[in-house]
Amino acid sequence: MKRQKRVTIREVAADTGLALSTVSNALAGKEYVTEETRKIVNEAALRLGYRASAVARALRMNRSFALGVLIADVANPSSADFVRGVEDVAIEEKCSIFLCNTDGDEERQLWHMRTLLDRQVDGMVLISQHCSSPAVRQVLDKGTPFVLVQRRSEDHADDYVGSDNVSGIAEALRHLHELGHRRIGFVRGPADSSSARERLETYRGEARALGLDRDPGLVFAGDYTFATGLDAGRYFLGMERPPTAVLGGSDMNSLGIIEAASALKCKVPRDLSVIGLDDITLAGLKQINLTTIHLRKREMGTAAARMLMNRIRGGAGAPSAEIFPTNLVVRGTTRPPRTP
Amino acid sequence: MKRQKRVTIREVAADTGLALSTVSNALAGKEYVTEETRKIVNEAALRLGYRASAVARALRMNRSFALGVLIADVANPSSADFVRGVEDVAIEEKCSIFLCNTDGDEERQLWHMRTLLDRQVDGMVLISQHCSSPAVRQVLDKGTPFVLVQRRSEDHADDYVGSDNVSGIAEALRHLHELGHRRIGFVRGPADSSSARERLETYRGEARALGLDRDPGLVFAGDYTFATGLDAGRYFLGMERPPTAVLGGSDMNSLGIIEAASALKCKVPRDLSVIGLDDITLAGLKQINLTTIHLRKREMGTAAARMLMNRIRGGAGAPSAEIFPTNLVVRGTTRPPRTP
DNA sequence: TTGTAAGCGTTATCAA
DNA sequence: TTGATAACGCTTACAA
Repeated sequence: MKRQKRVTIREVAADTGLALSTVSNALAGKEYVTEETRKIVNEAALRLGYRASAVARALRMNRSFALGVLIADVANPSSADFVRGVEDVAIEEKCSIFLCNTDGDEERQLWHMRTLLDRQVDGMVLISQHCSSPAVRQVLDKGTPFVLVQRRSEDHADDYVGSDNVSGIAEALRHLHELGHRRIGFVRGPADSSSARERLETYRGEARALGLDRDPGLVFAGDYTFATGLDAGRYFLGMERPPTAVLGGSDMNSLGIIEAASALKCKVPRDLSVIGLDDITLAGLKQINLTTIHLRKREMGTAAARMLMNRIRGGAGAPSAEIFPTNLVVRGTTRPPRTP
Repeated sequence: MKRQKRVTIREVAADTGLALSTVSNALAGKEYVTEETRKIVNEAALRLGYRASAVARALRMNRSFALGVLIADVANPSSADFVRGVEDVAIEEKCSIFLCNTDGDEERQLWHMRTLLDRQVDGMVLISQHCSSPAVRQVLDKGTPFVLVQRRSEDHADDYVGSDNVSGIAEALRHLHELGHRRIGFVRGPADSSSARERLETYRGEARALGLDRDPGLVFAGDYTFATGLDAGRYFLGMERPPTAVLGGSDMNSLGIIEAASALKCKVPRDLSVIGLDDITLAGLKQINLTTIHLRKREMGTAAARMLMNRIRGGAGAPSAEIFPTNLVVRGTTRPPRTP
């Protein structure tokens, strides 16, 4: 297939006998252009198959109609929904999105961010990304609008979209408490995640409030992966006095915990109750049937994108924060502890 | 945060007292530039925080270092891996990727494709997209390189990356045959999917070769969704003489079938064997434990991207096709049929 | 080896 | 209301 030469606005001008600028104005829908000229131009543009070069336009207007989305890994079942949510509004706004997988690696994230700025994106959505280190801040401070999702910086006031971690964790703990659990394990997420920290604090606070065991050994540090879940499961079940229930840091965590339990002949929920956090697509399957804290990920994606578009349009004013409610979906992995 | 003015090559030139072109040449690493000039330039660029505008560069070079990736929906557990694979090589090549979700809708796909061309992407990867209709062909024929994945057009020779559907389905059927199944249901994918067609043909061929029941009622038409799986499950189990095993068109299909079976008090694999196609991340979980045909999705993504980069670099010659082997992963959803 | 100038395809400014 | 012209920031002949 021969590489076809682009049809430019020049050719439309030549074809119609009008000036470049008139064609541009007509196409842009400027109201002072005669209805007749506009018709001629539109007809010619269509006939010649003219489509404006987004590249030239971006250079001239200093506006690319493109957004960058940074995420650890789209292939992770828990993250793609955010991206989809962003795309939902990008389409409405006739924007395209650059997808950037960072694998949680700061260097990689920085590379992507700088590349996005080189490409003059109109804005960026950072989903669970690093947002506090000097290097990252320096790039963020270049002035391109951005919105943080799920992870925010404590030292900076940024536009932010997150989940109500406090009520989510509190609700989960109360549910377990009501069932009779008093010794509850907790998997904490990355230390530099604000959400992970909030959840940990809530866990501690509620443990005190509800009179649960406050053994520090009940907190297992890791990330949101299945592998961490596996480790956590083995750790908890290997304790001298294992917890009767565990709160995973994510659904993948919890699935790992269940897998580890099953390998150790420990039955969920008979011997151990498990709660997840996320509510991935498959969590509701009969075979999985995971009790979990539901996160409105796609909605959060759209909210973040809208907030971003707002900034891009010049919306000034204080940074805003939008916190989405969570809700506990009680399924089959929680029940009262076995009486010893 | 103030929108900072871009540092341009002009300023680097002014700062160093050199000409624009010299700066450009130095930065581009042209060998005839003195080591000393280069050092001066690099130092100044770094000090001023200069980064070349990818937009201006794209306009001038007619090369954007961006690729478009079209997919039905990244949020679908079975598709994100392809995207990740493409990104793996995009990064190596210092390319960015535009992510486009089409939801399998041709109009949406067309909109995305045209937008990608407006943006002058260097190439596109079409994953299970429409590729035969005149409208789509017209856009494809504009000359921007592209690679088809999983779905190809019969009337056109295009660069293609796919799976060995024939041996995959054949292996699955042989496995079921060996277990003793003779009446095997089959969920067929979209009519305009070449892979779906290939699989159906293989199913029919093998059914004949192995002497299986060839009741046309054993073929259920649908798409790759969980919902189709539910429908298919209800349909098959509602038959006067239900199959003893079913081959889903995808893992999501198969999970739907299992869900439907469970609702009808039919136990898998005791009363019904089920095989999937995909091997999604969670297929291997103890609770799911799905016997399935493994697809090398991430590898296919990287292969497609490499093939594309090759074309972009001007690699002429006949269209190539790369077919990846599949392999049956036998887990817990298949076993001999109950003796009646 | 470095400098000058043209041009990529738009939009914006200003004059006609 | 339309038209001429100057940017936008870069690369690349070609000249010096």
